[in-house]
Amino acid sequence: MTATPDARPRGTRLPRLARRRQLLGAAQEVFVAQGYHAAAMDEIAERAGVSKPVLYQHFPGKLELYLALLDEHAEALVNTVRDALGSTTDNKLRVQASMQAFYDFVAGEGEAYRLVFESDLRNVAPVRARVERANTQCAEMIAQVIAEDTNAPADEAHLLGMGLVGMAEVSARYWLSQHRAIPKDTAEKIIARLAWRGISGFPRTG
Amino acid sequence: MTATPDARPRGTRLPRLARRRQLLGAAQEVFVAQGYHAAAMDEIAERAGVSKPVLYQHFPGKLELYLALLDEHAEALVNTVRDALGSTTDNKLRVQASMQAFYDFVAGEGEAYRLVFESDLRNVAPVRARVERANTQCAEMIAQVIAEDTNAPADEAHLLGMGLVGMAEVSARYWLSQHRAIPKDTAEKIIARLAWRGISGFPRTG
DNA sequence: CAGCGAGGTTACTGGCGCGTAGGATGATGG
DNA sequence: CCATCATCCTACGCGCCAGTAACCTCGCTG
Repeated sequence: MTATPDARPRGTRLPRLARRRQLLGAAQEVFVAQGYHAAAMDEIAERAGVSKPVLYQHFPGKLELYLALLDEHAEALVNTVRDALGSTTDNKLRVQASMQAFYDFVAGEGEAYRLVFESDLRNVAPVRARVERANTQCAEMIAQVIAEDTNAPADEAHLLGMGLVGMAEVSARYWLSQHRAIPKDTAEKIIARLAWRGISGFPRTG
Repeated sequence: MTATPDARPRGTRLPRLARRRQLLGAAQEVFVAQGYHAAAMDEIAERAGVSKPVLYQHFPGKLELYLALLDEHAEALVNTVRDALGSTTDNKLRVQASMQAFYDFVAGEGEAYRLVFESDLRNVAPVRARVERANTQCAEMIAQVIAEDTNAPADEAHLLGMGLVGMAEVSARYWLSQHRAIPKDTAEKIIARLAWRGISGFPRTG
């Protein structure tokens, strides 16, 4: 039971924008560690070495603070996947790069992936919308490639895309939960192979 | 906006066990619809046509009530997958049956799958343990088959198992979110084909 | 060096919701 | 017809926490 990684030196004054960034950082730590519900605004403020009203001078409420972080990381995921798909036109390499994108995202600093993949609060509409949108966008980008290179109808391509997204997401979270027992690039390759064998030359055969 | 499916006739007396079952039913409706946090014990009681203390005569607290439901459905999932894997020794059919197991689970009465796949409250240890255990057991049973029929090492087989679980789970949830735009058996076959092509004859080639 | 504004603080309120104390009421056996 | 027990009710206590009111202080500017 080591003492909590103590709050920053209380009493330093910061310009508005720097303070905002710092608050977002503190909020991320707390939201990731505790989830939305168990996270107290008091604790976020304390971790930033500041009192609660300061938080409310930067964000209208707890939900908006959370949404700011969620938006940030949901967008990061989508961008990573987009970049992966755009990095080559060789579909086999595309699959490899896409899987790596998910593993990179999950391995990212501060376990921020939890905000997107393990949010409590999906029952609240704006949160649900954002989480689903991130997933859908990823699946859709993949479906796009599938639809272009096979004769699969759009519905089917979407379903396949979502299947691949699920494979990547869940396996990556599992890999991390095992504290990287398998080297990252090995895990990526195993899953990429599973995905590529599954998807390649999809139109013909059964 | 139709009126809520109103509470049962207030005032009927029930023997202990019947009441317990009814309370579990009411609780499931509310937890599924609202999630753990937004669900109020008052509302669960009201939906059962009963007052709150009755709830506390059957369950020591809100968490235990929730866990009772979670256990029930987590076990149901694991059993469905186990049966699917045991239903044949033809691996291709096994994959087909396993995918169907997930789609069946998700399509089950009352959207109970949400308790397992979309629980808010994963930040609470006993809940997290149960959800992870269900996932792990499914993945492990699949990994077992993979390890037996290929030369893949255990680590790798587990990762592959979890990849397939993720594929099934996420694609099934997506399929349902589209309100069954694709016929169930069609979706199952598409995903089963993706899985089977991915996993079959895994040892050799890349 | 006065005064003003950005940045920060303490201390409170108001509501919500879990859990409980204490009492009523219907069935069942003597 | 009376006692007894299980079942169920009304009504409240109490802690927690998001959000707010009112006040402070540093440092810059004229």
